[in-house]
Amino acid sequence: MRTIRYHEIAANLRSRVHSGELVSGRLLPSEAELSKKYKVSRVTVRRALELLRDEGIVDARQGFGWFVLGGTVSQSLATLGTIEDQMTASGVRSERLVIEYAFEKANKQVAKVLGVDQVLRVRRINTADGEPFALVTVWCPAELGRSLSRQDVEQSSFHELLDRKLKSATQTITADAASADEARLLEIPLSAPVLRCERVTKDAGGQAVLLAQHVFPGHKTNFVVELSSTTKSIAPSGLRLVD
Amino acid sequence: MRTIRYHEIAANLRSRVHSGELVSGRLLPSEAELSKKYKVSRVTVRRALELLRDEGIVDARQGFGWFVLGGTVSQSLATLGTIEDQMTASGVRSERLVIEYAFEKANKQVAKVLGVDQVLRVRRINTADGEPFALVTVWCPAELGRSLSRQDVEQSSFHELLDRKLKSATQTITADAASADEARLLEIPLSAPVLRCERVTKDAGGQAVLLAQHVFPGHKTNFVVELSSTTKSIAPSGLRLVD
DNA sequence: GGTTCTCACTTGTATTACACTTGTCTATGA
DNA sequence: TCATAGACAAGTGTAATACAAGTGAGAACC
Repeated sequence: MRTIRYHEIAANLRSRVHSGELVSGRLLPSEAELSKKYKVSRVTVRRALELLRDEGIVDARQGFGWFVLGGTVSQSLATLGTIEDQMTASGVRSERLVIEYAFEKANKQVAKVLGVDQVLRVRRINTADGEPFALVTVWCPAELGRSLSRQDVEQSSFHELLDRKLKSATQTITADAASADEARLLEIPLSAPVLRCERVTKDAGGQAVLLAQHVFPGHKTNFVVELSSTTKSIAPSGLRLVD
Repeated sequence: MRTIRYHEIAANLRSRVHSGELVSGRLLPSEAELSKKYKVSRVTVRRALELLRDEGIVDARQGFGWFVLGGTVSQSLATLGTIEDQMTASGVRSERLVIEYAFEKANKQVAKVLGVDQVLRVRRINTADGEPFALVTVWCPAELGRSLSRQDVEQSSFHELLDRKLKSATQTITADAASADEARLLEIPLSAPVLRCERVTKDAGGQAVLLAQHVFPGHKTNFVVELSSTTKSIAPSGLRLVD
């Protein structure tokens, strides 16, 4: 009976992953090693691995290796990432209005964070029930941004568009006075207190892929952090509208 | 099994920090020494340290060295509760100055949160290197407060004094303009932007036992939320001084 | 005593080099 | 169509090295 080798190998690897032998985050043996072990060519091993990649079980980075994906990740980040989702979830009619969309040279600070020179900068206003409640500026490496049309950005969040790449995020929150630009766009007085959140999102390789700055009018918004000693998982945190 | 050296080293250092071998505020060995000790290049040591810096565990000053930041701590609540601890940990001389200490009738809002009528209200100013950086007001049911003298409150944090009872906390962060009182006490201009954090701490039974309001000058402070899928350790979140 | 200078030591940053990995392509059989 | 073999491009982790720049402490000076 003739069977297809790479399906066999894929099945074998799949069971090894599911059995827990290959834990999430762990590196798989290199293609060369697997090829030697199963006594097949590297191409065949690759076919098997690509099959698993399509299933979302493993992923690879060039020059690094194949590794097992953990299931929880994208979800925990998803809850984090989409501030506008939280709005719609709480019954507020939320809209996105893209006011700027430009490929340009990154300024020094942005260049340092993202590690690239050319970036796509998108500026949006988010409205809740017609009133602006957030001014969002997102910087993204131009290379990644090319595949995103202005319409894409208008309709979906960056976290949706770049979904599978995102891995971790650091968010800093601080209070500041609204700049002239911000005051005008958010329809608040000049120098009114605003909540300024800056988030750096990184991919699996630790490379920063997204720099986002959210500016919220202080009197309208609240950042909530829930901390429970029982749950070790990342505390769910989110933005909340205040009345 | 293939592992990546700098992840190994980072894990090693992380555990040494958590075990208390490397106390908070302490200087780590220099990169050169670590490089010799682990028999890897300085670059590799750096990458490990930078990993830890991203996690908020350590930080470095050029020409000075790497030092442990604060509250590694197995109790996730401890890291949360003791903002002043984080200050001392990062090498800042932090002092507590109690300016008000009174048993009184709770106002409507406080009464609703704590579910009691009589409360102990304590107001403190926290200083960092002599300058005020936080104005803290704590409300606590009078019943619990009776066992706490003014001196207790001055010397220790509420989280230390009520330690074992605390179980979970909800923290809301918002931007606001400084009131006259706050501006005077924090030595900032009237209506300057401040970060206002309100935390409700509950005990094991779900009963609210502490209501705390922290007010930070916006230009001096930063709230950092780290969300990482790779680190199993407690997501370090905390307040960070900015320069 | 107080100020400035110097020097050892630290981190920050940039190179080059090398081994090893995945990504991709072509050619050859079964 | 499937598998093999080989070759090359490109990315990654580590090493070794060099230099810039900040820090702290003590020496030297006024």
